[in-house]
Amino acid sequence: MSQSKHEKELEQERAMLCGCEHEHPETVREVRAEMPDENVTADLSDFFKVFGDSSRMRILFALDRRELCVCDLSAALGMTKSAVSHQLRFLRTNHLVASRRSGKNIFYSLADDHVRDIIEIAVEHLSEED
Amino acid sequence: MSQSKHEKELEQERAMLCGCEHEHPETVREVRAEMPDENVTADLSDFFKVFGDSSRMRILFALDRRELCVCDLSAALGMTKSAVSHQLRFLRTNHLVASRRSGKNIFYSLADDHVRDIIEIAVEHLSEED
DNA sequence: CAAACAGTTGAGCAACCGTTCAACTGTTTA
DNA sequence: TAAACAGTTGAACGGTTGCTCAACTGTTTG
Repeated sequence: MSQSKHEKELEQERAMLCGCEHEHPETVREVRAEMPDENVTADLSDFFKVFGDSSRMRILFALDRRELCVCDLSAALGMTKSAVSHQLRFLRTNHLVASRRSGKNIFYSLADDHVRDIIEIAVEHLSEED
Repeated sequence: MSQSKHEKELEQERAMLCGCEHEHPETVREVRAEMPDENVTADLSDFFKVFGDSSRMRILFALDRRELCVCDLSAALGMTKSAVSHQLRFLRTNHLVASRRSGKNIFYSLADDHVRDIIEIAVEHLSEED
């Protein structure tokens, strides 16, 4: 019974959004059924959001070969320490960089090889579309 | 001469951003030298920006197995046709989807296998961090 | 302990972004 | 040709985001 109620809601929602109740209803139903959970797609897009900023991207490239302290990062990238620190927090939260204190300095490094893999594929994709 | 001028600018810029002239100047110089061109990092982050929105991510998942018209997409995802259309334009511009008109409908499909590769790695990454 | 330095943090601001809304193009059908 | 439908587009609004600034924590050094 909650089943049929759900079906009814789907119908209503479908009708609400476009006049396509008569179009390809089975297709719509199938796509809905196969779609991953909304949490999954949200987590995925949140993950990619991290790469979707050129400052963060440049930080990741800078950390690709060696660990760097915030100070050197900011000097190398031409950003203030504050701006770098904000972005590093973002990257840390998303488990993309790791930090280590050494005296007054805090050194950051890449935490994950997936970063390199993902960027590699992106480079490949971009090199094909020119 | 323009060489030494450039060096001088670097010194100044470094000093401007943090008090680290005395810290690891060679490291900073090396990182600067190895950094990819600013255009490259900008293109990369622009590319990832496309994946950094849950609506676009859901559209990509919906298109993973079959082509769909805008109407069915909007019904399946619970978005207005207008919102879907705006996002499809974004995806089209970035060469991630292709479109084909058939009568009144315009069918969209994934344009590139890199999409699947990238999402796969992201899923892997996320499944490791729990 | 005080001064200096490395880094973090929160508030605030400006730019950006995704959605809605309404008007539009283009195709089909009567 | 007029009506109906699929899809696109641009303006506008509201939320998000990245940076700046200033105040803060924590470490080292004199």
